[in-house]
Amino acid sequence: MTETQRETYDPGALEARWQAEWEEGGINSFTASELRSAPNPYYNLMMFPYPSAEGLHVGNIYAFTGADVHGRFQRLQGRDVFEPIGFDAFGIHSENFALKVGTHPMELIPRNVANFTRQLRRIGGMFDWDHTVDTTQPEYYRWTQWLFLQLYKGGLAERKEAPVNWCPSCMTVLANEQVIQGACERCDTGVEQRRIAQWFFRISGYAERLLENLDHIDWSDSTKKAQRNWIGRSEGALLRFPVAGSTPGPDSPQEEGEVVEVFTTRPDTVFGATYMVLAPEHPMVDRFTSPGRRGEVEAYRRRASAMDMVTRQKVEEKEKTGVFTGGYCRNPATGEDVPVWIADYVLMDYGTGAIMAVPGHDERDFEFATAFELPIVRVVNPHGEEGDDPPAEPFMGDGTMVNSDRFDGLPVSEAKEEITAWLQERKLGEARVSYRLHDWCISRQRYWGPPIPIVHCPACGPVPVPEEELPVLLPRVEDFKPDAQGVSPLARVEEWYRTTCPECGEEARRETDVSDTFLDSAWYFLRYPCADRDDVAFDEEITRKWLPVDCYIGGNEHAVLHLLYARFITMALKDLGHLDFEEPFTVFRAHGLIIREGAKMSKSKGNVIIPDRIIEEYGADTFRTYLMFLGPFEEGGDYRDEGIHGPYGFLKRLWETVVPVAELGDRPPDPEVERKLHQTIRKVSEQLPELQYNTSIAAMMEYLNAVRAGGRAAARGEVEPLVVLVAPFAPHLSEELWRRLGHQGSIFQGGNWPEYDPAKAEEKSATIAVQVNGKVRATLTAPVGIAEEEALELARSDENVQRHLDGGEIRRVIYIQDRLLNLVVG
RNA sequence: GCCGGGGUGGCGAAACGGUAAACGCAGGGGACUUAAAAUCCCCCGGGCUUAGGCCCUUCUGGGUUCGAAUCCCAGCCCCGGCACCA
Repeated sequence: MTETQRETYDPGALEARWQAEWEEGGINSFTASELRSAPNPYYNLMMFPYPSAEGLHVGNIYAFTGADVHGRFQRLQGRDVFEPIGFDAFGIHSENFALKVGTHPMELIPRNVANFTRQLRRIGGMFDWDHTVDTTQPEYYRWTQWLFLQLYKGGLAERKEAPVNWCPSCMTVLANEQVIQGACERCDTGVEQRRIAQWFFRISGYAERLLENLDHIDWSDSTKKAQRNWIGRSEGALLRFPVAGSTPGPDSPQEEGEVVEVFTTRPDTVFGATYMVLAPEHPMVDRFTSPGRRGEVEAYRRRASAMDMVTRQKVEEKEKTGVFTGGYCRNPATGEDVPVWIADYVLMDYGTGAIMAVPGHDERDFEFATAFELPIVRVVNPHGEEGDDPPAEPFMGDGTMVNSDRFDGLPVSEAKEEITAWLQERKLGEARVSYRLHDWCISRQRYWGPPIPIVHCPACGPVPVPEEELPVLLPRVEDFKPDAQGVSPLARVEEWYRTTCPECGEEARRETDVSDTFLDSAWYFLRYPCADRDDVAFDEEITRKWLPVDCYIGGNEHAVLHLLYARFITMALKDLGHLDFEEPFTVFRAHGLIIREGAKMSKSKGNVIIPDRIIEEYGADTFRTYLMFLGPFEEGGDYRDEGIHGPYGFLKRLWETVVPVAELGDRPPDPEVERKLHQTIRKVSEQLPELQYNTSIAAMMEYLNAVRAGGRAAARGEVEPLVVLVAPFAPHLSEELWRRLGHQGSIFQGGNWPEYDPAKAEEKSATIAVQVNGKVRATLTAPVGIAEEEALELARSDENVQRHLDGGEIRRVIYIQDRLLNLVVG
């Protein structure tokens, strides 16, 4: 045994050495001038983590490794890859946890961040630690506040009293996105409605643009679909139902009488609208309520507002409820009076908060009408059917109009247009597009966030804090518990909120709400390259050079929250003249989910993977490689504890194969092995950009097996390129082997990705499957490019093929070059 | 209910419409060892067969095709998201 053979693969020591070398050499970080001058910039972004007390979980590591593999691959191909990481540390998660353990978040968060940083370094990501962000640092949130002011000045932020989702347990307002089936996404408590003055960003005005741009960006399909659904565009009409008894004139109903506006996607069915329903919160409910019904109406409204969202979760089982107001409107098509009800199945949030009910052609209205014995009228017949009797089931399909006066006989699609036009002429309606997307409520009645930089002045109203006075520091407050009344903790800190008006100098009061965490993360990618700048949020020149982000990788759980807000903020900043692009992420890829032994991981099940322990035992390279080997990156995979032996053995064998080569000198590569090498280079080079990591690793394993087949020793030319192919997955090991092969510096400097040579990859002989009537009866080995006749000749001489031909006539021959020959016999 | 993604060996998974199961885990056998580890070699979907080989097998049922895991239709099941959105 020689000394070199005894030197074993020791990932712990090797990885520590290389991490130190990267650090000292600044291999992964850019200086300010490098950022300006990089010839071939590539911005590789991953979703920054929320630094929990538990430390990085495998899901984080999986995502970061997948993104890092991509970044390293780009770098090996000669790109100047900027790969930053940071911490999304504001918000209710941190705050609730701090409350639970009784430690102030200002102490807790830095501790968690330090631990995360340690772990992030340990997994060997190519992070630029000189350009990191922590959203809770004044140096960062100063610019979050600046961003708010830009939107405010641009008219995109407004304060309005609005019904909001209120979680009585977390004691805070929730965004619609944070309400899951009527319950708080965090604590599962039923969500109530409250009216509070809130700050909103007018994202709904961007709905169409946010929707349209989806056609032009290279994002995971599932993510785009989710955004489309969330935006929820629907075409229809706004129809006006005059209030009965208010004597509307035919020309200008609004002037002479009141109207109720409804949004419908089925204006064609207006002749079948036999009643109306307002949301319980609708402002006109009082107007309709007759004295005799007031008590009932009031009771219903109270009940609805208390349990609104909660009861709505059980749509299926729930019986429709509602109350007649005693009032009537006139159907603008039939001229008949229809009763006005209120019911919680109509949402104040959507459309106009009021509907025309067409029980004949809408399931919900049908159910309601049946329950309360309201009239049902047929206005659409299925194609080929005739009749004008009330349908026994609501009919939503296509058909022809009936009971609709002069529109009878028209198909639904035409009736939609003509009836809308007809009502429009009489100013009783117009075509309208409606969106599900609401304005973004950014106010939070909590402590752990950036104070919204506004001063409320009794004389001047809301006044923005002058930019030069930013940041508005979040004060250290010991008692930061949320308040049951929905008053922000900061509202209890008088010495903090008492201030003077920036405009008139009179005594005034600071806004005591803080902003939503999603605002912090809606722009962080702009900050990274300029994280060292304290004079601007982001530098114009640097931004033009590095953005938009070339590739963004993250979880699809953020498909509609973070990703939509980031797009909106980018568009808004463009409109306000701060950016020259409007889509922040050129490419977005959603990664899959890791499960363990076939089951979802959760703390309660006690089956979470503890990364530190695995890395300690096998090394970061093995852990990374295994995670990427589990399954297709975009689909996720099943982490089985024993499976890690595969990738570990692979890296170990790679070490054992390459180390002797480095020390024992050279000889020419074996031609067969070299062929396989170039085939492998091709596969890996093609698959890595597609994030097909698992099959890339498989190809490399297959190749290493070929190199080592029968215990043969490798030649340098056989393994040196493999060391580079492996580098994105196992960067430390590759660095070490690269150095031992005699190279100076880092493998990641200088575009070392191997060139694929098609000539060398070419096979000399092909294995051709011979089928008789579609069943394989023989395989033959023949020179590549063999002609059909020759292949046929060879096939015929095969005994087994002959037997199956059995003297029958060959009716047809299908020949696929170098692959397959199918003989069809009759 | 709607929108995504899936159903392939004991397991994780591969397969431009062209030899299903590459790669890996687990398992079995062998070589080398005093022994173990490491390493290397072989086997490893099911059923037949003396051999040569044959039949079956990608959730189910139909279809298109010379040929289907792959395309089309219908259905079942699992995972994720949304959900009275008018």
